[in-house]
Amino acid sequence: METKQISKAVIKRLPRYYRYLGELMEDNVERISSNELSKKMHTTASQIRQDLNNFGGFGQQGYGYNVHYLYTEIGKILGLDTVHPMIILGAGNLGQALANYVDFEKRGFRLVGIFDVNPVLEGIAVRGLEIQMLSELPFFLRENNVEIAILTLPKNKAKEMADILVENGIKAIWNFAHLDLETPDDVIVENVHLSESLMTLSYNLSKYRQEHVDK
Amino acid sequence: METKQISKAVIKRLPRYYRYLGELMEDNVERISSNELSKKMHTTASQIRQDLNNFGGFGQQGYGYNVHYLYTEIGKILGLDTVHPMIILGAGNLGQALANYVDFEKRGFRLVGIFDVNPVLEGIAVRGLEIQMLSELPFFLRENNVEIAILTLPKNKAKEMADILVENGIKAIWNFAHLDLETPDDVIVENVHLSESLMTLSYNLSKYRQEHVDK
DNA sequence: TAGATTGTTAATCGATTAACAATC
DNA sequence: TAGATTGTTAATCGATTAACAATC
Repeated sequence: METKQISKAVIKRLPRYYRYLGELMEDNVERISSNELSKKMHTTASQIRQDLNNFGGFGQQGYGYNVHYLYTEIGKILGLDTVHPMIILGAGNLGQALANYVDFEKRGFRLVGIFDVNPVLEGIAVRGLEIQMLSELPFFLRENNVEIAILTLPKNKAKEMADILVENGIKAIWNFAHLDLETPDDVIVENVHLSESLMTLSYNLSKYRQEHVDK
Repeated sequence: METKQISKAVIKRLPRYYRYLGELMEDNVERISSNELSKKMHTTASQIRQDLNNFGGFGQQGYGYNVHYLYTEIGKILGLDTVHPMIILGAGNLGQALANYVDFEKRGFRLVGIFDVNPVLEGIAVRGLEIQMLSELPFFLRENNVEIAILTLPKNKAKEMADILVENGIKAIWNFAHLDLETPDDVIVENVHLSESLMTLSYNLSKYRQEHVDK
């Protein structure tokens, strides 16, 4: 299968295009030019055209882009036209918060299981799913079709569970634990390191303070 | 105040260095060379040295870097040596999850208030703080020193509250709402767009499937 | 047809990697 | 001193922006 390599930077921007196009649809905007869109998004028209042309020609000279069409096409590129069964490992605050994210379901991300180590939580329903014990995970994975595992466990538990997930054929992990998972090349890991995001904010705040010494 | 411009890419990497150095300290490692560290972190020694030298010379020829010293210095650069009072706007699942993140407190991020619109939540304690009504926010901001506001409200409410935050002098917003806030230049916004992260994962999964057509 | 705007090539800019002299 | 490894300059690579011919 041929693969024109598309840069990570481009891919990170796709969901944002998707979001803006969705909003345009809500506002009943039918067509938009790269120039208009670039102004809305605070980017350049050139970048938008370059980005999109990685995936094909979605526009029309003299017209621009049809909002609905482009939205649908980007959706397909992002894989939002198929259902993705997911499980959550870690039914703490964060796990439960993610379980209750209505938006995900809308985009084809379907929660099919939620697990924890804490026996106190066993059987408690979250979004219609009873929390199961992590010990049942390997069995569950064999019996059910699961695509994405969401890891909201503490560090050491997360490391251990990642191995079990890989052994049982999981190919995509959304990792919220504060460590870099060591997984085979064919396993896709997307990290959300919240504390690192907060530190970036803190850096920018400190820098700003230094530049505008306010004392 | 002079400002040697440091690229965003470098800054995004700092918290990761900080994390690895912290782990090295836990393992009682006293010194490390850029080469050793690069192997652990799956990056290049050159990049590590370049990154660090944006902020000063923290190493020593023939020796490498003192782990504890470098850890402390990066901590200072990230502003982790001072206390940052924070408030959470939105006491839903995500807001409560963030409130309970113990790690933040450890790094100087101190939660001083938590707010919501829902009257049902009023007075309920989260991590020792009683949930207050958002209507009390302007008063609270005038009476208390708050640095960072964490926005975990739904889209439209978030937009409205961002304006109130700005009006009351908040200079840093950690935004979890699914929109790009329009704020003045002197207000720092760090976005965490969870659904966009998940879409990136979905894209990579779909791409992988296409490349290894398994049917 | 004329005007608008894309798709795409070329130019520029920035970030990463390589190399090496300085120095502990 | 010799060996190791930094700090820093130079070379390469990749991503963004500009320009423009193609075309709706």
